[in-house]
Amino acid sequence: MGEKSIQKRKYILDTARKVFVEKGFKKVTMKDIVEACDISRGGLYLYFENTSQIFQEVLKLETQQDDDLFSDSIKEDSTAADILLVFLKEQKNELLRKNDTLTQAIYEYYFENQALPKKENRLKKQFDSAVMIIERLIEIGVENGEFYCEDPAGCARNIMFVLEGLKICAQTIGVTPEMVDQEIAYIFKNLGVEEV
Amino acid sequence: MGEKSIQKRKYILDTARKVFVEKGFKKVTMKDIVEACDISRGGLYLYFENTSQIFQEVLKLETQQDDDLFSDSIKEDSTAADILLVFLKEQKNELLRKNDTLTQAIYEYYFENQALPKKENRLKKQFDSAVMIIERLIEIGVENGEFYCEDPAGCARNIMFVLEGLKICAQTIGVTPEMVDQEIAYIFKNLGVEEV
Amino acid sequence: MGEKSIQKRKYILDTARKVFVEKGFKKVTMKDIVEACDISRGGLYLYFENTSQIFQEVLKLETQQDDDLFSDSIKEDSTAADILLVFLKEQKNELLRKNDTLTQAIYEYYFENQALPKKENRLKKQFDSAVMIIERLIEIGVENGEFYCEDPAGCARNIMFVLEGLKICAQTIGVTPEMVDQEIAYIFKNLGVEEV
Amino acid sequence: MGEKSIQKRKYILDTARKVFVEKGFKKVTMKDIVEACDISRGGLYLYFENTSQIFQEVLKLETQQDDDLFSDSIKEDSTAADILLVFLKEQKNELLRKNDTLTQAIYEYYFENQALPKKENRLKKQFDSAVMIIERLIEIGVENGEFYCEDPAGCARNIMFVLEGLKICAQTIGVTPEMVDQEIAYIFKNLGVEEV
DNA sequence: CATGAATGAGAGTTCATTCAT
DNA sequence: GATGAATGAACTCTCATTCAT
Repeated sequence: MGEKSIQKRKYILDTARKVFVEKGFKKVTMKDIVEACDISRGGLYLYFENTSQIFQEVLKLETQQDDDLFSDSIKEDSTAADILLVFLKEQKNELLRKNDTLTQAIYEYYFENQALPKKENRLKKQFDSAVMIIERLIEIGVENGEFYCEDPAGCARNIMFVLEGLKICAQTIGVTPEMVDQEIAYIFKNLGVEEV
Repeated sequence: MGEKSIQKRKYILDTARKVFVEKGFKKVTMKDIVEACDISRGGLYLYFENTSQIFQEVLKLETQQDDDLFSDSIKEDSTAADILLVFLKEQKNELLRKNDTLTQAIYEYYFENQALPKKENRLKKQFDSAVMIIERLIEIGVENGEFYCEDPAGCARNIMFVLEGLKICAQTIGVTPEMVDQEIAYIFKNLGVEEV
Repeated sequence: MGEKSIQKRKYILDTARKVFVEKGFKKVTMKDIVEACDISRGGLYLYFENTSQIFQEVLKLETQQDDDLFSDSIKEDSTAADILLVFLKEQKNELLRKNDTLTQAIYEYYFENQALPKKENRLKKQFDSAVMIIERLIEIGVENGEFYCEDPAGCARNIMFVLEGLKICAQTIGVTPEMVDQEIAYIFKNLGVEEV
Repeated sequence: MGEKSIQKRKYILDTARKVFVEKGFKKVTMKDIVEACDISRGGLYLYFENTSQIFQEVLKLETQQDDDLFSDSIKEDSTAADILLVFLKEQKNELLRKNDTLTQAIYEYYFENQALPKKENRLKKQFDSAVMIIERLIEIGVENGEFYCEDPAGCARNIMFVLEGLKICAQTIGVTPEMVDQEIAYIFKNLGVEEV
């Protein structure tokens, strides 16, 4: 596959992403993507076999970019509380951004593919690694005297479940920025930080 | 609609429920339901127009039954902590019961219908009313000296978000009974109750 | 399936037969048959799943009718030589009737399905039963003094292979009535009958 | 067309032959051949226009090689009966060799192209020339006193039809070596040769 | 010569929906 | 009310054929 094909592949994935953002995962057809990309019916099949494969590739790209963003916020020289706050604010922005999010599609995809061997369940890997990072962050904060927390691991897990809860609520019953802020404040209060 | 029709209507909804449990919402076709019910294709249309309508009716029945169950656990004469614990245990059982749950279907349905006028978003109504009940429960507990909590409303919301987070995770990345227990313990610890 | 459906089923098979006569087996598509029948795309699938199934059903009908024809020629009160001659003349007519014959389609079908369990290879059953009937006929002829033949079974098989040879040649390199007559004469000469 | 092209052409035809052996004629696509040859899609079109043309060329090569083989068996210095026997044994081997034979493909091809101007129907030419050779062989045998036969031409035609019958049966209903041997014995018996 | 990306026609199949009975 | 045959739109997937490089 030449340089050109790689570009086209990328183009298809970027365009397909928009389709998934708009329609979720289950409702998307190869035809939807063909039309969004404005390519020929057969053309798409030169690159991908079905919507599942396309979605997985979209997720791969997505994760890579997420990793980049993540390292950005970490490389700053700041306190644990600052870093945690930045992380939570990022999550807030993400989950309030209803119309440019793969969230629904991802949930729909994993509704069907939840049983995947653990190594292949990208969602689980992300969840677990986020828990570990947050846990480490809390430990550092505790050492620095920023936080008070007897069970950093439990707290980290709790934070992630709250975030997941906010995310799914944002997609189903709606969530306001204030509601998210309240949850963030609640998290910090549990860590012994009154003012955010 | 005669007596007979009402029975048939009920029969269709009960059968359709099983289909939604099995396949979620988006993938279910009228044909799926016709076949599950073993009625004629045209027959289904005498009762319902499309899968969306059927699903809404299924949800109505579901909610009625939930309300019944809910009142059960409340009418007992117990402490606030007991009631809260019973409620959380019920939620635990529900969310671990992967194969007899409308959860996926409900999420898929509200992914599409989130924008509904608030009055019609059953999920939101349920969420809000659960928050209020929990809040009241916490207030009672605080009055009784069972709990310590400065912000019962915030705490109630937080509990619901954790539950939603557990629910969605149960459907996508998998959740163990232990993980749920840890979250329940965490909730109680935040209320000043160490042992559950 | 009601009375009406049975008629339509029959209609489809009769029409499909014409298509198979015209195009053989492998080239025939569901679309070909839909168009020949002038029914809707989905309509055909109410009755049959694929061209293979349709062809098998066509063959069933065909065989039933053949059986009828066959008994006709037997029920006459004639000599063995007469009966054999009638049979061979029928075969002659059949194999020269290039444009109303399933022969090509049958061969193409069994090219693909030769490996079928013996019970399901209709062609083989027909071949074997024809051999047995001819064998019996020759034995009767020998008893009557009409034929001279030391190995009726071998002769019967030989006759069938000659007929098969004529049939396939008729479909590939062409065969004239005279050529068939010559073979018929040759068969009778081997049975000790000079004039036919 | 340069030396190199001639080699490639030959390579394509040899590879295509295998495809035809495997799938017959009608089902073979240009894509099948491209993939078997592991050349580019456009590349194939530089040499051939469609599967029909390729098949004709494959047949040409085939016939040349057959001629060679044929002359082999003839150049031996043997009796007519010997030569005939060798020929029939060769045919036997050929027709029992189900998995390396173009037979099906050839039949399928001529089902469609039977109407070709006689000069171009290679199959017919081969059939007629085989008849002539066998006829001549029988005449020689008769002169030598090896055979008894009043109608060498009729007998030769009969032999060829039997062979064609065996060939098509081998491809459709299955034929055992014993069955072929019986037919060969039957042929010789008709020529007055009891033991083969 | 050779490549392989691209196109678009066409086959298979499924379903929502209608309607005569 | 109830049936289920019928229709046609929509989707998936494959291939012959072309063409810029």
